[in-house]
Amino acid sequence: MTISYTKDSLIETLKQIRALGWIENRRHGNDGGIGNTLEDLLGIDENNLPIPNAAEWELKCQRSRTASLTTLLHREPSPLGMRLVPRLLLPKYGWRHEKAGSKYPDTEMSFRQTINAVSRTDRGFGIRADHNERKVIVSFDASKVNSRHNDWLNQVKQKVSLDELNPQPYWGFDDLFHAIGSKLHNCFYIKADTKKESGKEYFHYTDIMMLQKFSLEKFIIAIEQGNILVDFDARTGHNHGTKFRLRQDCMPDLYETVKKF
DNA sequence: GGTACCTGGAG
DNA sequence: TCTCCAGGTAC
Repeated sequence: MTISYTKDSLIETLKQIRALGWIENRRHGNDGGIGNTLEDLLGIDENNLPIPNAAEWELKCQRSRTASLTTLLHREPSPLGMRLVPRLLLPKYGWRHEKAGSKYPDTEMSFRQTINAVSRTDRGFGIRADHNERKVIVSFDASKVNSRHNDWLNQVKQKVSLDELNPQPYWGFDDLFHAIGSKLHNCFYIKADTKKESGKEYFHYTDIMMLQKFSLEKFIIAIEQGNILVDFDARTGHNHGTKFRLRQDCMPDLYETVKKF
């Protein structure tokens, strides 16, 4: 059972929650506690912001001081049927997982890369936005690999080649916009201060922002500015999926209309 | 049960 | 900041 809100009543309730000050984390040991606790206070279910006649509202919650990137959505790269993460990137460009032979089987491989459009990772990966093809394209440049990865680079050379990825994984602009637009078209974005006392964690929900009209143009600009990153997150036994992630404080940059309360 | 999604963080 | 990583669910 969930409570229904209008936009205005939700804003008023969020203001009241802000006025409560420090609130104990209701989901100890859960990284999502900051969001779950707010959902408990609002009396709503996870991933369900029930505002009648206002479809497509997302509640997004984040700690004020965190180095973490905000995950916008998950999407495996195209062509989807080729399953390029488990079939190409992980086996050919992956490395031995640091816990292979202990937590995981001896053969466990890892491919974790957080890549952007303005610089290469130290393993030579990057993305670029191609406006003619209307795609975000993944690229590998062996000449940009840091010498600390020489052994790994030699393995890549033996297993595949040092040339550009073939095929290059990509996401179509329009596919991305549909996926992200249907999820984040409109968003209540809440930030909270955190503190720990006597082993208990507390939240103070301080910033209330209403973000409206997600913009594809602004999304692509954020990619080109390096403020949105693509995060590969696969090991042999579990592909956690490929994420589009946002640098801290860039969320309002993606919307046409920003209102603070 | 496999795959693609979800929530994220530590050093 | 970047590198590398976690436990989950929906279908």
